[in-house]
Amino acid sequence: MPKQTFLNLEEGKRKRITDAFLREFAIKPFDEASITVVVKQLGIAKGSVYQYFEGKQDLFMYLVQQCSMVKHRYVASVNRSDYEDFWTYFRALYEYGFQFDSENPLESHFLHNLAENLDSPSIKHLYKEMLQQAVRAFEDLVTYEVEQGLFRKDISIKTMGFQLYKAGVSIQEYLLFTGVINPQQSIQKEAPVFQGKKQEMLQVVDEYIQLLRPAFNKL
Amino acid sequence: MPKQTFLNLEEGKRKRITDAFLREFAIKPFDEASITVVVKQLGIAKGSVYQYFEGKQDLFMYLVQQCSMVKHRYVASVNRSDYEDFWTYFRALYEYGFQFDSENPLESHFLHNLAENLDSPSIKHLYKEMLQQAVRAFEDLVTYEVEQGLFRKDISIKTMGFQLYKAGVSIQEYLLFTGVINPQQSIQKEAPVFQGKKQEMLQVVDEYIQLLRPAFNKL
DNA sequence: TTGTAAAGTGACCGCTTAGTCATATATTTG
DNA sequence: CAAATATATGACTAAGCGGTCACTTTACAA
Repeated sequence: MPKQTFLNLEEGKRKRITDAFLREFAIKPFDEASITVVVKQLGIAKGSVYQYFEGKQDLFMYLVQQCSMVKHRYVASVNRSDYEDFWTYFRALYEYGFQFDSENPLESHFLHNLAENLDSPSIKHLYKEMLQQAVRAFEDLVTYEVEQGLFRKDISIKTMGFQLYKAGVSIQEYLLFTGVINPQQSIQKEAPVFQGKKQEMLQVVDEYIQLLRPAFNKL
Repeated sequence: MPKQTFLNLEEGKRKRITDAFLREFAIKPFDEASITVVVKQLGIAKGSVYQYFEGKQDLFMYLVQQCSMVKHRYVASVNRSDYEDFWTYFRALYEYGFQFDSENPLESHFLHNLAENLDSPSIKHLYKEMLQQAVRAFEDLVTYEVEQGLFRKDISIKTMGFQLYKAGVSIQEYLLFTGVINPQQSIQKEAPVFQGKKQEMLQVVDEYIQLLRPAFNKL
């Protein structure tokens, strides 16, 4: 998606540019994120951006893809088969999420803002696509548990998958709501979202698990 | 909040103007909703809007207030004490929500888009305020149930309240995700969000209740 | 009918945006 | 060195926005 010109760039410069745009898109919805502002910060010409990318959407999709790739490396290292119980697996996902966050704060911030970002009318189509992908992943998790006889059978996979996905989102929003995390502030300090908040975060995860287990588990 | 001039307007005109803005804010985030576009639709001068309201935010808050008021009349007519079980009460809230929707489609659409609307940076402060208000209402519901010995005591009120609030939002999003409702389409036809979808909507509510009851209820 | 107050107007201001393109500079190749 | 290619530039376009204000029209009371 980026043009060859961008890929030919010296890595340092490429990273400087990527990071600056991550910062911008991490704090503004797509339609309000300004290329003009970022190029001024970077001290490069606006024309350059259009040498690197086809346009704003192309640039944005590149950022999504990059961040997803990085995060996926962390999530994929957690295997359901290493855990007896679904919820310890679920918890482990958050622990590796924390790892991802502390090692890639910028990418983490960007992904944190992604949902709000995608609300912009110009990219509503992207939103549906990505939501579907995410929900499907959770449906797969649920399907497996049902097949193993661990999750209830009397609720449709679709509903359970969706609700589990939403529960995950909910946890983030709860941490935000209660002020445990403060992305707006963290990003200014270039600090990870969860810096120094691992225990508090996991406590919330544990409470959510305690709440949701009887909803999903058989019996 | 609106100026006296607006309140002095003949009711028909006042309604025409209010409705046009409801339509605009029902399909766009705050920062992208355009006063210029609406006045062209209405065939009035832009200056008039500024005779009626202090500015865009003032206008927006008026819309929020109006719609909330109308919806509140429906919700307030449901009393917890008329129901033995919390979840039948919860279900009744959706039935009256359906009523509100079919009798006030425009207001319903506006409120449906409110969450996305509030994502705009210019009114982030309003968002926090309204979220807090909504969550507090749900916390109150939970508190009552806990006191009655009907909800579990081992999860904090805050967590349960927040999750219950989120579950409510989730139901709307699920209906959207599965394509049962299609606000974008309904609003063009001036049709209620849930037109002809009452049964499907209540089915989803019922399934959610079935899923969540063991999470919240004691034992 | 005249005078006053309320309501309505739209050109205009200052600002911002994504995107373009002719030109200039660097870098690589022959 | 020279020619060719790749990269960088920033003034410019066309469009959008919220908001203002000097002005006109309407409504009504004296």
